Amino acid sequence: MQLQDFFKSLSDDTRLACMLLIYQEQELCVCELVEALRESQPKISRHLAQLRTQGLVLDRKKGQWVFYSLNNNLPTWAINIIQQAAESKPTLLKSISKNLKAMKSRPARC
Amino acid sequence: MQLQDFFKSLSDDTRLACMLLIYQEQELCVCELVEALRESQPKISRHLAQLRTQGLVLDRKKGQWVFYSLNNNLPTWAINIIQQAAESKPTLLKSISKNLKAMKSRPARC
DNA sequence: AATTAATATACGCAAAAACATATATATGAT
DNA sequence: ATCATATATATGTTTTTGCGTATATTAATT
Repeated sequence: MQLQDFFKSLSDDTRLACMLLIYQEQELCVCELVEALRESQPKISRHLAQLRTQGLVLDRKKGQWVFYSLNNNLPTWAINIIQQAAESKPTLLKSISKNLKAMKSRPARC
Repeated sequence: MQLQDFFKSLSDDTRLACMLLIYQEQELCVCELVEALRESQPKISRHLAQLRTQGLVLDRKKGQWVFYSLNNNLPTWAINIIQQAAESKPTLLKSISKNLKAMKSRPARC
């Protein structure tokens, strides 16, 4: 993975928030991210597809849901950067976590 | 500074290389970066102006030269990310450092 | 004063990115 | 079979980004 592509992936509001929340929650489906970020479903899907194409996240289908998680093959420097990003944005993370927790009928993990 | 803007600043080849080399060398003038990166002067100037506007670098005039250095007021997370980036790109850094060292008549620091 | 060197910026254009909306696909429930 | 839900993608458009070239500015030199 090219470093500048990694940075480009994180340079968009929506993708950055997705990454940080997935990093914190381990695994999230599209509708959970839609709810947490208060963005349209196609928008979230599009950005997740981009993150997947770039190798930042993995997807797993379960029934009608698709769960996204961090790609566990990311190099250490990438994980460290995501970690730093998460630490630098406690307020944003709290805010979207709150939306997530307020969501009812979240799909069960496997 | 917004995190996503920070990432956007680093998402371009030229700006990323400038940042990494400035980080390594403490302070560089435009013509040194032009030489090290083998890019046109307006291109380097434009990207440096952007980095300055975003608060990532500071500039200092000395005679006909303008020296750029890391903004020492950057938050810790930003420094850490730059550090990680530098560590993940040893080959790139070596290559452009080599060009820099091969440059003759580099301007004296203050 | 004219010239050279270093740097910055303006302009027009091309490529890339992001968006909203509409639609397709697939699964599960009735 | 029909319907509802979750997700993905296509399309057309607007916005943003980056570039080359030309030009402006400032400082040093002759």
